Amino acid sequence: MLDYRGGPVGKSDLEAFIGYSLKRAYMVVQADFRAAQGVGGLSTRASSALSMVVQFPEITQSALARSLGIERSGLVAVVDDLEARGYVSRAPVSGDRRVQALVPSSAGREAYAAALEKVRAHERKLLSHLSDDEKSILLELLRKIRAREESN
Amino acid sequence: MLDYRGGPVGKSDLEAFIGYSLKRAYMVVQADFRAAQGVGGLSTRASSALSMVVQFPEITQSALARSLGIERSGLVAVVDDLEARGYVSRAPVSGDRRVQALVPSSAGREAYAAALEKVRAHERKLLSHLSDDEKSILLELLRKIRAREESN
DNA sequence: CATAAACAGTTTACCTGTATAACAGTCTCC
DNA sequence: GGAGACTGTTATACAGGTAAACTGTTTATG
Repeated sequence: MLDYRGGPVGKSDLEAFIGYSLKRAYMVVQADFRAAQGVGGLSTRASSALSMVVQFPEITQSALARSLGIERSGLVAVVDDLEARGYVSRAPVSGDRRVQALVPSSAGREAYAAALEKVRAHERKLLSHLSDDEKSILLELLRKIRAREESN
Repeated sequence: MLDYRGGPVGKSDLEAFIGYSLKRAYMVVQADFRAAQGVGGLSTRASSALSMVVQFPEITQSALARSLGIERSGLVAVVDDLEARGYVSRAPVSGDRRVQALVPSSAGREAYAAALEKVRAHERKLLSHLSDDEKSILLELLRKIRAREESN
C-alpha cells in the first residue's frame, strides 16, 4: 500500500463501482467456464443457443437472437457451428418461407444434457464459498439489473 | 410461451445460471456506460486505468496491469491512448531503467474527476430500482466471486 | 390489386477486449 | 559473471459484438 510499485495495491475508487465489480466477476466466471468446457467444447454463445433450441424446438433464429439478447447477424455463425456439429438443423416452416425453424437432433439433445451437467458442476465448484441463499439473492439482483434492458 | 415462434419466450434453464445472468447484466451496464460517456469518451479500460494512475501516481505498467487483471501487453494500447489525450505520461524511474512510471497530468486529474461524476450518475440512474442495501449486498457477493481469482 | 413497409436470414466489414508468444533491454542473485 | 527473472513492447490470433446493406418473403395500406 505504501510502496505500490510492483506490489499489490490498496483499494481504489473502482471497487465501489458495480460496473467494475460486475466485469471482474464476469471475467472470472467466463474463464472458468471455458476451462471447464475444454478444447473443442462449445463456446458460451453456442451453449446458450443449444440450450434454447433443445428447450424450445422449432424456435426461429430471430426469436432466438431476441431471447439471447444478441443480433440476428451474430447468430448465423453460432447456428452454423451447431449445425456443423450435427446438433441442430435448419428446417423450413410451412406457411412462412422466410423463417427457418431450428430443431435439435438427438445428438444435440445428448450434448446439451452432458454440457448442462458440466456447467452445473462448474458453477457449484466455482461458487462453493457462496451459500444457496447468497446464490439466489445474487441471481435476483442480477435479474433486476437485466430488467432495465427490456424497458428501453 | 405457447407460441414462442417470433414472440418472447418463457424462462429457460439459462436463467438459473449465475454465469449467464452475470453476462447479461454486464452487457446492460456496459452498454449504458458507453452511452453515458458519449462519443470520444474513454473506454471502460481507459477509465479504469486513468482512475488508478490518478489515485496511485507513479504506478508502473506492470503493477497497473496486475491490479486491473489484464495483460501487460493489453495495457500498452490503453496507456498510448491516455498519453495521446495528454492525461498521463510515461516517466523514467531512477534506479530501474526497465520500468516506466505513469504520472497523471493536471488535465488527466480533471478528466478523471469529471468522468468519476459521470459514472456515479450513470450508476445511480441505472440502478435506481435497487436500494442502497441491495447495492452493497450485490457488491459484496461480486467481491466474493472475484476472490476466486486471486486464489489460483 | 398494387405498392409500400416490415420482417427473416445472410453477408460483409469493423471494433473492442483479451490471450499468447516472442523479443530486447535491464536487473538480481548466486 | 552468468542464469534466470522482470519490464515494456510488438505481432498475431480469436471471441464476441455492432451496424449497414442486400435478397427474398410477407403484411399492411392506399
